[in-house]
Amino acid sequence: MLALELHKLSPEFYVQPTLDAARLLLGKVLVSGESSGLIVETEGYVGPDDPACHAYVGRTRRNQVMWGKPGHAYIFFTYGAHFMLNVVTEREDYPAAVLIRAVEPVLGLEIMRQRRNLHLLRSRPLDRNLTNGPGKLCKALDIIAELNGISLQSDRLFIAEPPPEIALPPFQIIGTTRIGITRGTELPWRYYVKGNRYVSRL
DNA sequence: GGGCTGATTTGCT
DNA sequence: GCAAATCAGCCCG
Repeated sequence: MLALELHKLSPEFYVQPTLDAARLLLGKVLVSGESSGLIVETEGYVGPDDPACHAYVGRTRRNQVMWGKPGHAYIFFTYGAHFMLNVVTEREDYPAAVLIRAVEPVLGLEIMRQRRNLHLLRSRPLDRNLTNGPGKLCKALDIIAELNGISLQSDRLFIAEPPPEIALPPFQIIGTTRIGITRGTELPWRYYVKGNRYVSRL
């Protein structure tokens, strides 16, 4: 099984500044159970002074994981319909995280199509539609509320250095403003792999 | 290919 | 009450 060959990112990786982590996570492989994908788009949400960060309003039950230890998954529900996956960064008691916005599917394509209900569409869907958005990738990879707060050293959900046979070719990183927010819109804290088909939008 | 709408949780005003 | 780190289905053309 692929998971056994992978080298998980160390707990120390997540301690570094959030925007550094956001850039370095591009090209890494996100593994959730039997499904996995290469991270191609991220956003940083950085601390209590970032108006777009959930922790801007202080600690709540919903955002408490962000204030906890780095290297854990902050998963929240929004728009009454979708889950989003973040990885907590920096030190404990400083609320910061990287939102995973898109991945390129690697393993488990068929189960991803089933979870996304794309296997029964008439016009054959492009597989780029499986995981090219934060809500879509959570659905495709079965990332659910029960995993909120889980350690990324766990075998159920983790991030690893991709082995050469699945790694992206060398890429450039594009930085832009973040998507889907109304405050902090001027901050260029979104990053994506230039030219990758699975980026949610340009 | 674009615009509108519903899904229906969480937390603030 | 309503806006939110969204998406799919529908309408229209």
